[in-house]
Amino acid sequence: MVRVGLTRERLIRAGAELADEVGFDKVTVSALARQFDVKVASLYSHLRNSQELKTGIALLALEELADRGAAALAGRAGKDALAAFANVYRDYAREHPGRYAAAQLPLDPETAAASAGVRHAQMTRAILRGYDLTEPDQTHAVRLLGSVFHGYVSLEMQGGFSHSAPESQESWSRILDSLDATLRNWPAP
Amino acid sequence: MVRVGLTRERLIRAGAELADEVGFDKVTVSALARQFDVKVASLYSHLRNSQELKTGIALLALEELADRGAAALAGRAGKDALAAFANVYRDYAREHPGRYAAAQLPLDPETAAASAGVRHAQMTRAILRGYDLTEPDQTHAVRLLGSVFHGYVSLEMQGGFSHSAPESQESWSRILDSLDATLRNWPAP
DNA sequence: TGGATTTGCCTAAAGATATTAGGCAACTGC
DNA sequence: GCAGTTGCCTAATATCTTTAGGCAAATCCA
Repeated sequence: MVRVGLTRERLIRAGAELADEVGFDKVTVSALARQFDVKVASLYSHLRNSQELKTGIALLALEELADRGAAALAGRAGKDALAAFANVYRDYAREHPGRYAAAQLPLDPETAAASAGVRHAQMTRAILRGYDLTEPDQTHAVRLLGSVFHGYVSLEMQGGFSHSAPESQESWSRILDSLDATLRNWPAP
Repeated sequence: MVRVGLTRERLIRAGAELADEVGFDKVTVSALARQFDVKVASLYSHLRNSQELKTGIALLALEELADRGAAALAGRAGKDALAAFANVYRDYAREHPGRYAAAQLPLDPETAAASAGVRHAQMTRAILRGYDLTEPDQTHAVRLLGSVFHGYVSLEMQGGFSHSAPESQESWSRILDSLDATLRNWPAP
């Protein structure tokens, strides 16, 4: 009986890779056990249940996304920052579709509050420092940006914009242009 | 052995109701069989497999959403139409969270092309007739609106905007204002 | 170094879901 | 009222989740 060296950490990391390969919904405890050539029950020493695996992958994805976002924002401001940050989301979703899907997993409030989701909100606010918005408009704008980024990326991932002209990349650029214009010229109530 | 009168139609309708009650992801063939007090295998005369059930609920939701959208657009134009249409999405998601979740189910291309999703795109284009956009900007704008509506509603459904000021309703109104302004003043490339 | 303890993976088992095959009873049509 | 069709059933298999309890390998420590 050779010990493989299972770890909560390794399992979640392998789960994330599996998600990118076969889709987040196909990530199961059984599939993961197969990857490690180990019996299913063995994973339950490291994971409370399958929910913990899924949540773990979601939290990992949120961290990675936040790290990339922070790197993209460094040294940038204004529209430059806006576009760089937006591209982080889009690129991450394309590179890691399974992880991105995992990041959409609804988390219970405590888990969410302790997650990197908080950093996402802070970074979005940081971008808005390049524009002239004060509360509560800044919050409205945070919500707008979050909606557009998430909405566009998820529609694009589902193939919503493929096979029809113009290219999705073109729309993406023009939408970022329009968001920049909107933020520079945020309408009064 | 009393016959309950199962039908593909009835099953999908019951599945949609079940989705709104317990969540789309909890809608299973087994759960549905329980609802009708019938053995699981009996459903397989009416449904090819569980995928068909889920797809059926998705298509039903898309139809209902398109019908509501059409009703909302009748007799309206410009910002009025924009807001009415947007509210259809948001209200539908709140009234029928399970169905709304179902409407996000990725469909294979042929199914999607035959679905009410096509009407959604047409209606969005109809709204844009109230603004001065020509191709390809109109397509970019269609994609922007789709992203914002879907993005906002799904973030709101996941509780993203609750428990933090200002109220989500306020952000929603201001975002619709900003979209209207953006469309009236769409920036050149 | 060797024994005690902890820890990791295993076997076994039960419960839930999805799906298929084949059977009998209840409707339908005439 | 009979023949044929249809609808729901029993039975069986496969997969996934989860728990309980066991043995062996790693680790600790004298």
